[in-house]
Amino acid sequence: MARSMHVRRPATLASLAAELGVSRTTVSNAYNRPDQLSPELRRRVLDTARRLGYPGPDPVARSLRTRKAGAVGLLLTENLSYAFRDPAAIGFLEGLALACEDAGTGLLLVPANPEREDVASVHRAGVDGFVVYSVPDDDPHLAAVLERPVPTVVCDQPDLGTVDRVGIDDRGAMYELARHLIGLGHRRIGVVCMRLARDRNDGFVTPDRQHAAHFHVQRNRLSGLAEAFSEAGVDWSQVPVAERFDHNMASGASGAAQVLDRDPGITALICTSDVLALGAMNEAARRGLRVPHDISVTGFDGIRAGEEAGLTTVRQPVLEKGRAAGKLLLDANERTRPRSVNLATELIIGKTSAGPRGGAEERWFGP
Amino acid sequence: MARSMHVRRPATLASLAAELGVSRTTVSNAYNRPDQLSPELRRRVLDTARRLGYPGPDPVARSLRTRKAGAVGLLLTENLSYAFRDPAAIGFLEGLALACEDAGTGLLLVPANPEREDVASVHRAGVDGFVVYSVPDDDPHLAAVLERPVPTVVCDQPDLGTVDRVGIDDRGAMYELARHLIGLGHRRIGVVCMRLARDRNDGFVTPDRQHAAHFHVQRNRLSGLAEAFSEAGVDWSQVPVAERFDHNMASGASGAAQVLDRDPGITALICTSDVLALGAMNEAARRGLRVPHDISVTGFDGIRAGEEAGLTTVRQPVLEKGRAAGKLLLDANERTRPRSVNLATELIIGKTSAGPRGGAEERWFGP
DNA sequence: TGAAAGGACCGTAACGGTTCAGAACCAATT
DNA sequence: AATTGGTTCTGAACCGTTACGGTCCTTTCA
Repeated sequence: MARSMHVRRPATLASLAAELGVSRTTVSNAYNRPDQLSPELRRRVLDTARRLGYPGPDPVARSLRTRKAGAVGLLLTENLSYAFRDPAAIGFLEGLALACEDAGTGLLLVPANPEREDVASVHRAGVDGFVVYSVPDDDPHLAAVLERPVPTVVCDQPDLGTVDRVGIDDRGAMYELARHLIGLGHRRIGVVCMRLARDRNDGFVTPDRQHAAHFHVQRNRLSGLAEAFSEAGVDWSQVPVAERFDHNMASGASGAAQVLDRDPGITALICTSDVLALGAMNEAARRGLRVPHDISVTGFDGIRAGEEAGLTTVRQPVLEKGRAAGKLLLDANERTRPRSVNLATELIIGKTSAGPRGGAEERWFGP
Repeated sequence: MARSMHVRRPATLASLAAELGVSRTTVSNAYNRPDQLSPELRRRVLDTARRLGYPGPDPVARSLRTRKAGAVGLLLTENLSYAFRDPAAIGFLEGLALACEDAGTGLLLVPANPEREDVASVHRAGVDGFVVYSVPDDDPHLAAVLERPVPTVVCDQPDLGTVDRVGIDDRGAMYELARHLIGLGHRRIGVVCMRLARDRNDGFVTPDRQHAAHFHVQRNRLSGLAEAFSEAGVDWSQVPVAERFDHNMASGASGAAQVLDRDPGITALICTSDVLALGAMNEAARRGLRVPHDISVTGFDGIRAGEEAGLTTVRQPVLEKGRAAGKLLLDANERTRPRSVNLATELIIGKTSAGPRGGAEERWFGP
């Protein structure tokens, strides 16, 4: 009702002051510093405000003057809705939201369509800082963020040296997982990984592409695998690595299928995420392969659904990652150098990994 | 590096214009309307900007001038992180995020701690509109939103008549579900519902409290149940209704326990959400009750986990709800009257509901 | 050759606040 | 009577931009 009554010029702090015959300062104080004026006058100001339909100081104008937006921006280069499909991303969001809430700060999800090169949304975002979560390191949106004169925290990204960073030791964690499989006797393996760059490549990964991957996380996980298996005498360049652009169980299944078609003799299928691993297990089942009897399957992340399936994986503290990113950003004072936080991971030995059945022999004669 | 070089007064559009010897308008045009100046000058402007470390027009100042924030606010009165735990809320968020993304608009999660009555965060939010999702109808944050002179869409809230609304027919859907159970022969039932008001009440619900519930959704679902069962001759005031403040499986379990302790003879346990229902099923199992052989259990929402469990429930299009809310908000033009959208629901008969075993007799003699 | 058209750029006036250094006033202290 | 201290309110500067309505100069065309 009040909404439709004052169709004329909306009231402003100035017009309210004029109406009351006081200064703008006084009206401002009525809202922001009640102790700066007498209670009676304050009441009169607030009453008149209500009568005139003045909704209180304009947030944008206030932000301009105070140089505080009261919000942090989150950049994730994906269809924004992707974040709400991926369990790990949801965990990260939750942690970040917690940190923001504690600080009474808003969280602005910045739309950054990876298809378009349109970085205007980054320029338009009125925020006090940015969190950048798992975008390719050559992403133009990331570049745009870095040019904004506000503190920034990158997460699951390479250390840029200039801004704060939160992450885990993807390489080391995957190395450890690989050591587990190697210890079990696996030498003939296949890999399914997430997208390595901005272009879609649903197929095998060349060594070049692997090396030049623009997604820090994937690059490091693969590199951890390569190191461990090379040390164990496996020729990494011969290991089939299937890449999938979309991150869902269907991709895991089709990636597993592609790898198994290429080399039906593999004894372990290593996936760079739990979601992919769960899909891979479906595909294994479809082919009549028993896990882990006929083939071992491993994941990465430690999501709930994987846990329920008894998946062997690396658990990473996704919620803590979000929270740490938020905290880092929100207390970004003038320190000497950017901070870099590595959170601990944990290798979870589930029931999807075991020694290779027919492989005992090969261990002695194989490559 | 560039980040730390210009510690002096940061460059502004005006200082850049002064440096170049052109007007501020021209610099502005260089960024916003390339066709309004010659390519050479534009290049010169942009180059000088880079040299001076000018990051482009300030988003807040621009917002003030253009009266566009490029973002919509989302209010959900809960620990903000709750939204990322509840599958239905996640679906809603995803839909809303999709709509925002399509429009190139940001989505600002407004921190609204239900504990504090602090509505400052609502006042501080620089947004072009609000979406309010499932908050109690007497929530001060909601009141604060309604006083802001921006378009608003409420979702899962009563129709205020003054702003757009998106929802489902909670009452009718639950009525239909109740009819299903009644048709199976159930007369002795128990209910577990989500919080009905802002105060914590983990216990049975009085008829008064039920009637005065401040959560529109819960009020209507209960009312649908009451109507159906009253029609079937059940004295609704005697039906045990356990309320739980927290919305998780543990609450479902403890609510179920409370109801079953009160009346071990119930043949059906109706929960107002799938999450609660899944918890209730755990409790039933703990007590050695087979579902649906010994007791029927029903939910509401149609979440994935419920589907996998074969839960009898009402499926509601949560993603569509979010998307619809976003669309409504983003094309809020000057229309005659506020719009109200009801989305369709679907009764899902799963394998958690069946006829009561020992109840056939009671149907004839019972109340 | 004169008029009309069009491109390139500019000056001014908002946009709606916050902040800080005082001014004005009054009561209490020296 | 002069000084001090406290409360209450004011004036003016400033935050960084874009909208609006020009001006000026060069072309184009009859």
